Amino acid sequence: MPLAATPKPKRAGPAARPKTRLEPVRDAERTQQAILAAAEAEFAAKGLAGARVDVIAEQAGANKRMLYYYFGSKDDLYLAVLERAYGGMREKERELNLADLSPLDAIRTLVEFKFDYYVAHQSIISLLAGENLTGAKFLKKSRKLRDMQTSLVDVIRRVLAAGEAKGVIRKGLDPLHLYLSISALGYFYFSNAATLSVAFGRQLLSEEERNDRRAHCVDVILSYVTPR
Amino acid sequence: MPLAATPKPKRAGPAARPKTRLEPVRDAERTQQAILAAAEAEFAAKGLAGARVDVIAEQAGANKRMLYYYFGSKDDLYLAVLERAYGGMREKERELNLADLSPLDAIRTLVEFKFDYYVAHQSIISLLAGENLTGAKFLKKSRKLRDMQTSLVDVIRRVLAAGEAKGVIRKGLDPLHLYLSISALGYFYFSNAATLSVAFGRQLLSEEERNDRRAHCVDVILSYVTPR
Amino acid sequence: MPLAATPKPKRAGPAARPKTRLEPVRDAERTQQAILAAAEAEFAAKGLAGARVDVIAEQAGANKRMLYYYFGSKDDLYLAVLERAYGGMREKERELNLADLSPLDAIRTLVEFKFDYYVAHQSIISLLAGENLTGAKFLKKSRKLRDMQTSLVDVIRRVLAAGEAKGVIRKGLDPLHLYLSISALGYFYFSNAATLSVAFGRQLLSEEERNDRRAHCVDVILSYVTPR
Amino acid sequence: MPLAATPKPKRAGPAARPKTRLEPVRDAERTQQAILAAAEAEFAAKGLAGARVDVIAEQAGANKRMLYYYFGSKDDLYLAVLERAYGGMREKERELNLADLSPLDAIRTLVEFKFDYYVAHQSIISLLAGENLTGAKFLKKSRKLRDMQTSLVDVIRRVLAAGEAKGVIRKGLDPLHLYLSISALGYFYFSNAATLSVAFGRQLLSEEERNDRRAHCVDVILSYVTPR
DNA sequence: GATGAATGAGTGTTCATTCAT
DNA sequence: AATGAATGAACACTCATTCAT
Repeated sequence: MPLAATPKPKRAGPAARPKTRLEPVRDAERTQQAILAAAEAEFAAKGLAGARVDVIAEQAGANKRMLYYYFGSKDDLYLAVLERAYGGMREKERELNLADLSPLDAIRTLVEFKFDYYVAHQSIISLLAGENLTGAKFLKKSRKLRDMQTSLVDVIRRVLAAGEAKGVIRKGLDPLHLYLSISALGYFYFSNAATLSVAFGRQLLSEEERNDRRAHCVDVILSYVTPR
Repeated sequence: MPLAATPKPKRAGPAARPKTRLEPVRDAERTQQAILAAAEAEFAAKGLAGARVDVIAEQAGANKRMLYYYFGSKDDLYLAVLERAYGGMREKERELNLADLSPLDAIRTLVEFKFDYYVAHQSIISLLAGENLTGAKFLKKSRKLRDMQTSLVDVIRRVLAAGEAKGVIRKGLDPLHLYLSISALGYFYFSNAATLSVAFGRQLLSEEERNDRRAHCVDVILSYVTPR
Repeated sequence: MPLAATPKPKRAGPAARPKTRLEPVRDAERTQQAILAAAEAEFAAKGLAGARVDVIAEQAGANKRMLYYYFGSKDDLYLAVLERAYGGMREKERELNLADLSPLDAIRTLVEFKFDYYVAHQSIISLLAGENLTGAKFLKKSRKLRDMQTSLVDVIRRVLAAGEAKGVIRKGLDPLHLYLSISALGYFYFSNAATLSVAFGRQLLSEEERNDRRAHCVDVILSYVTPR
Repeated sequence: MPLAATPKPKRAGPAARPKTRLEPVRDAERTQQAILAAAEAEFAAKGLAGARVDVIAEQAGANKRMLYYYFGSKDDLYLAVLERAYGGMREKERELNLADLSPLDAIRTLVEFKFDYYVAHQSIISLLAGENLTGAKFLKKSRKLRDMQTSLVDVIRRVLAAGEAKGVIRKGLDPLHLYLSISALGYFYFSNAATLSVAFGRQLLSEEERNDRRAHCVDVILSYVTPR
């Protein structure tokens, strides 16, 4: 008597799978990276609560058990993803070397960098949004990230000071608020693209729109920092 | 044709049980409002996936069943919350009557309104963030909200034109991008307060900081729109 | 602020229902009959477990509370439906007066009656099928129905005796088994029409098929009772 | 890129817990069969709507989750049960090889087979009854069963033709109607035993009664097919 | 290192039924 | 006689996680 149903096959591979089936992997590093990548996509798309461990495993082409073997739990995996993504961004910021540029170029570069980074790493937006929804519960928990505190504000402070000295930058600007505004202008456009597109009945993320927006952001910030 | 049963005598039990549990209300309107309020808090705090129907019911002081009675499903309730919150904001925007103010006052008023609205309605930030995480799935689904498309950009366009004519506003500004930037400056500060507070090891939402931020936002935008 | 959703409107009647809305009924007898009719349809279609009290009330155009007012419970309502349907059939059988006919005419009449009754009262089939699935739980419980025990077998016994005496009916026939076979031939065709239609890829209940089947049933039974 | 966690040490607890609960099996095939068997009993006894998933799991000695693991949903499990039961019956019919018997023996064998099959597989009766109550909703949905269309009617057609040729079977009989009547005589007796037992105040399913009934069915059909 | 089988505590949802008017 | 609001006990189903191999 034939059996009714077997558990839904995960990979629609060849029926009587031959000995080598894309490599039986057995490569710790690669498996972990595959899991991290799949997890980042899933967490970014659905948030921590909405993400499904099964989906991550499937997308990573790994057995669900491996996920626990390497990362301990869903929460721990989420933390690993967050640390990688957030740490990556902080690292790139540190590599900017704004101090080597003229003050106005430094500001412009920073604005453009922020904007471009979001273009290239959309998932960081979702991860950050998710984190903020829970009051940064995991960010707070991560020793790694807490120790990574940005020094960018100090860099900006020095840039502003140099600009003031040269008379190319307005006096009395607060480097933290400036940094927040630079971040805000880029972040919001991407983080809220979906609802804004509905609100304005217009596809905001087309390449053309994006270029307009980038130029606008630079314009706003430079207008602000330039003395009258 | 003979009928089955005669009405059974009711109320065999004790005449009146003690009035515990703050009255079972029995007021449709009030119950619905209580559910909506509790749901807004829960959805804002945990997101759609993370929110718990039981918690909403309990917080509303209502039986879980009533939630389904009035709203049909968790998703539908979420939509109702979203419509109320989002619609409320749009309505207040419409009531601003910016056209009655001088151009620069109108811009300043708008910046301050946006900022203050987020202060007074923190949950709209979380709801919007949640919506954007799912690609505005529910906002798109809501006929109510899709029909509510903001006309604020048109108002801004007229304000800008009037300002240009008077020479108090720079030429060639894009009203949509200006609106986005105004929104961004306020929104980001609140939406990302949690992660930013960790990143800068500093409590960003204190009243003092908030007032600074508000002034800064006005400053940035007015610097941008003012002709050189 | 407009309320989100109101409980799904049951009757899509006029928007601002005028004072008279089809009669506010207030007629006990009519309400009860409407409930019984709606309940019969629902129970026949879905069975006792599958039937929904809300659906019955809605179909009857009555408030759900009325259903409990008149019938006590879902089970009691089901019993009332069963008693009415089953009792109706037994009553019609009693009115057949087979004894007034010639023996062979009596048999033929009975076969045709059984068949035709099922045509006209499809729901009795479903109700009986449902009852049998639960081991006749409710039929057993009904004093009314237990006292209604058929005397039809006795009538058949006398018909067979008369026929034997005249030599037009085979000797030694068992009236109970004959009755069962007569019932079976008609009942099965209707009770299993759905699965049979699938099994034979052919719509069995068309009027033409039904007439063929009716003639066949008569043929089978008369062949059986006729002496060789 | 640094990796998050190293595999946590497992098995901190006591080495081996006592083997209660009849072994957790861990045999996919056996678990599935156990679930199918328990499900068949539960669905036959209560119908699809009345059946309880918890009961099935418990009777199968399996975790409720496994039921979904292997079969997807209650409906899918029901379908699997139906396919197995219905398919099993069709298979046995196919194995009858009626063509190898003399025409009258073939007919007699078929009547007896149908009757005996219902005796041995009472649940098929309930399952069919349930299916018919819903208009064969699931039977229709099953590709497996739709492709299993009985060829038995063709076999009967050939038997009748052979019998006619030999003069031992009456001319002009319809094989489909004959098959329906053969099925009906057996099926009805079992499907309606519960209500009939009440109606006649007599236990119909005793072994003695059953043997009488079996002989009666053969008698009715043979009387019908035999030429006068 | 890797896998399929198994689990228990929820989670959203449904339903018959009762309360207050 | 009639009704809308309210309830609690299930119910099907899901999910992160662990066991045995």
